[in-house]
Amino acid sequence: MPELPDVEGFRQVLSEHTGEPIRAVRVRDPGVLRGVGAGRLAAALRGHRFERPRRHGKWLIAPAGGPVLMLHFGMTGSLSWHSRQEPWHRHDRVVWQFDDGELRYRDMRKLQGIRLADDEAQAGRVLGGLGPDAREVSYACFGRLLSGRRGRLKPALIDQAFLAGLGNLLADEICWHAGVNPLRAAGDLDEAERAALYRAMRRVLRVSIKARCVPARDTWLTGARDERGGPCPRCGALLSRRRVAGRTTVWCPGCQPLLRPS
DNA sequence: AGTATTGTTGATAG
DNA sequence: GCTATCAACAATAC
Repeated sequence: MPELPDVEGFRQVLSEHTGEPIRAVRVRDPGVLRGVGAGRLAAALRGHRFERPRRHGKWLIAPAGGPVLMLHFGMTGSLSWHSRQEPWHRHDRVVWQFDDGELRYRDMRKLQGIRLADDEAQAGRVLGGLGPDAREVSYACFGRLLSGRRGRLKPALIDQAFLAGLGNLLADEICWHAGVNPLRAAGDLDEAERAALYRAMRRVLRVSIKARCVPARDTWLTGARDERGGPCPRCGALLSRRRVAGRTTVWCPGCQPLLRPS
């Protein structure tokens, strides 16, 4: 699941429980801890309170009165609030318990995980290699980034060091909305195409954040991409699919013509 | 059995 | 130095 919109939803869940003292940290599967043990994680957070959490790309960053909790949700992670009576799910890996309930980090595959930075400076170092957040980047910056990129558009959009927050679904959805082929050379796009991409990115992100995920609407590519041999929701043409940057990439050959192959 | 999966990283090649 | 591809990680679903 988690791309930028999903993580933004997890940030909202956490933000509803700031200011409450953390009574206990239960590590049910230390396999999701990165660079910190269960003991140190619990000791550093117990008695502390989460402050206003923020997000950069797909990272959720939660300062807790000194130490900074950093969560990445990989491909299947989530963060949700539960009553203490509700039985744990088998994939609940770490649980933060409060007086009136608990936050649960759930993750089936354990492709990413949880870090603990000692302070903001250390947290900043973890995020140091990321590009600007896709929700925050200005059009001027976005345009400069694309102009200076040598490879194809699709790999650029999902490269977190280039732009942080977009994943496979979002990148395809944005290209489809913009009418730009994901195989185009990023640096060859003209001003109108860059503008269309930026506007599509803003719109797709706004709607997806409201839905808390990239919605599988029948008027969006995401609602059609899983059906192999399915039609483009806009023009009815047979959707194309190909592996690009290691990920299945779907586009409409009619709406997103490949004029200048790269 | 074989394929696929919304993420990231490291090795390798061009 | 930059970029592309692939395998690996782990746990499912079809």
